[in-house]
Amino acid sequence: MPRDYNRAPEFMILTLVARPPFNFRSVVHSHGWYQLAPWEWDDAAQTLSRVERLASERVVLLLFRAAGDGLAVETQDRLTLRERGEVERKSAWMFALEADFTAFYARADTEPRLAHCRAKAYGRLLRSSTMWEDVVKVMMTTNIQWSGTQRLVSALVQRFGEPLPNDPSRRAFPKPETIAHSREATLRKLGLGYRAPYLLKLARGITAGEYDLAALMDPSRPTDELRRELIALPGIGPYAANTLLAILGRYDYIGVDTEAISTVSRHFYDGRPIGEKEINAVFGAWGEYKALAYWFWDYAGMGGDSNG
DNA sequence: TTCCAGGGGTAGA
DNA sequence: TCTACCCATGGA
Repeated sequence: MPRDYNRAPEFMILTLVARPPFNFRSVVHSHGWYQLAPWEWDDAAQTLSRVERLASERVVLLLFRAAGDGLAVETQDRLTLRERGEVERKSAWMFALEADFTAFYARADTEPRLAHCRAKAYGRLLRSSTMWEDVVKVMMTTNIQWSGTQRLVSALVQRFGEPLPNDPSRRAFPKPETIAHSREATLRKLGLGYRAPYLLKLARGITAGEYDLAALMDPSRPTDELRRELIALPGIGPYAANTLLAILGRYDYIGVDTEAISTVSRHFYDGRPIGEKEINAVFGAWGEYKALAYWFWDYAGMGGDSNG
């Protein structure tokens, strides 16, 4: 979508290689994140964009599109070498370009309800540029309907996010420091309700150096250690921790929420009331791929999309 | 109006 | 480790 800028745009296009198989659209639609600010999906153009604040304090618009078997990242500004490196690093993280699903596909091929995963390159879950953003977003999915999550995240971005210089209607995801300096009453007024003190404690804890969310991105750390660390965060319990582990590329635990319970109950237990135990009984055999099996299971039995 | 949502924290057993 | 209870807000 063309926008008016005061000066002639100096577009820069970065093309990033992904480990095959890779499917841009599959990553974008892997879960609901593309519907949350500052992400914006343009279905007609098949592009995903977001405002990103760089370490240099510069706020830029990033536009992502499919490029062959990889990813193209377009910016309207001329980046310094350092900024360009940051954009490449963050983009690779957000789209999990390096992720390797070879072993998962080998097993999925033997299960008719998962055999579509290889062809559609299912597995990658769209991530935010920082764990801070993903932790906040998962926190905003707790005990609330999806439309409410969209509203809360949008309110946080609009209220605390840094605006794009040439288009202040679009903003980056707020820094922890900005939230940390706000008040609980302000957050409650945005509609966060009882989540307000959790978010405030998280933001202030990060600012004080009490929590190091970036350390969760370390692939060499054991999953259970990360899980303990996640659950220790304010407002993050078993469901949120398991969901965040999947975002981190660790699929040993299923984020059991009311949606998971109703889906699994409907398809495996004839609609009768179940709990976490029954969900794990269904997918337990998938071991380190439990969350992938649950998430990309073809519940309709059509060999098509299982997620919206 | 009532119920409950892509749950978490806490107290008490 | 498990259960009961409370939590704010908005949608259905």
